[in-house]
Amino acid sequence: MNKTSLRDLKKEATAYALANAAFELAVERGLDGFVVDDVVQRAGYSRRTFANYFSCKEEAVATAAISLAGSQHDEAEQLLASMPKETPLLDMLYETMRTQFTASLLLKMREVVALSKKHSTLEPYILSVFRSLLADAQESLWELTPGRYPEVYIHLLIGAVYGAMLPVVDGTLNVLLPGQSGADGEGDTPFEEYLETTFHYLRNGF
Amino acid sequence: MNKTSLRDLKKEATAYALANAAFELAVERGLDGFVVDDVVQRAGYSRRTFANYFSCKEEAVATAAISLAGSQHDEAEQLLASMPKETPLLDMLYETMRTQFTASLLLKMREVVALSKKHSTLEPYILSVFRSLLADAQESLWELTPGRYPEVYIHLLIGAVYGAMLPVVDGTLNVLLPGQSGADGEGDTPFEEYLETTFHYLRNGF
DNA sequence: GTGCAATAATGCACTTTGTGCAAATATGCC
DNA sequence: GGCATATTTGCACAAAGTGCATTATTGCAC
Repeated sequence: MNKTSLRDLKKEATAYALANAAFELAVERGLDGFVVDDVVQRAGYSRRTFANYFSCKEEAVATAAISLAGSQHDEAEQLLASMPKETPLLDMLYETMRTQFTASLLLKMREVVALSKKHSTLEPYILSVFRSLLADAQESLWELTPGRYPEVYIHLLIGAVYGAMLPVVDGTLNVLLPGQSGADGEGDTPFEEYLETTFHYLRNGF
Repeated sequence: MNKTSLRDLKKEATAYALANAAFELAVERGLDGFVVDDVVQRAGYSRRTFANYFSCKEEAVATAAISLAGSQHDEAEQLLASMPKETPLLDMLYETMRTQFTASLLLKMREVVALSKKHSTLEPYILSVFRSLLADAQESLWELTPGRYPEVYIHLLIGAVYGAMLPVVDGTLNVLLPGQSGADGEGDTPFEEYLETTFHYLRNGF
């Protein structure tokens, strides 16, 4: 599925450059503070090329926001492949989440949350990109555990984890990043604890 | 939160008329088969007014698609309020899902899924509206069970259910509506069975 | 009912965006 | 190095988003 020809790498780089420029501008000036022309000028491409990759500003910003996680996908897949074949799916998933949701990723997500709160047009795209990310994870897990679980089981599990991570992403629940002090928010939950709690309930039931 | 003054009712009606016109056109001609002018012409409003209510076609279509569920929200709240105060949250949620996801709602969702598959620009808005729906449910449940559960518990539970319903909505999993024959799709899961399975895992753990 | 204040709907002008198509440019592979 | 293929670009035009001033409607008090 992942063609790594030079051509595709170049395409990826183009998309990345555009998305990143859009994301930077969004952080600097807010979603309304720039136009597509500003993005392509910064990234060094034409307006038409931008349209070839993204349907709108929001999509580009959302893509950039999650690209960090995307780049970790391969790494996560290797991790999963290196696990013993009999590892329970729940454990696999836990390790995946614990590994993928690094501090740097969560930091970037914080920025996204801030943007998302200010500009409601962004939210749908954030949700969508996040969703497709976990769809990828789902496919990986499905292929890694051939015949061991009913399809519905995997759907549910991935769905539950996705749902559990939603409040983290959309800002409903404030999580404390690894290594971050809890000074500013009393009610904040450390991310690791939240992950722990999540899987406790998933293992033992609600 | 719900002001029911005549003025607000009228506004709601306007939004509904516009959203519905958009939805109808989307079903009839596909998302690309009509423009905003067509929508406002059908609904009897001006293009400017449309812009006052929705940011784009997609948002209007998505809103209409879920409005049925929205109108059932009050009914669901009444149902919840009528339950014994000690009812476990899991049971409350199960009843809510079983009640809210009526055949007619699921039918409408089928149309949306079909649209969503054809036009990827629609998906983010569908997801978003669906998300906000369950956010409402979350708030209701939180208020109905004061102090009985930690906030994280409710977040997780709603999240899990949301995640479990996602494959149903986005078409990843084909569900069979209540009363619908399984002739066309062998692998289809009846919705009630899917709901049953979902809550079995949630109760007993994965 | 009548009038008044508040607010919704509209029209208009203008900027930004989206898209098809064809030309030009770059890329990979032999 | 040359060729087939894919990417990028420019151009032109249709569509969409937005601020502002204006008009029409609505709800409420009298």
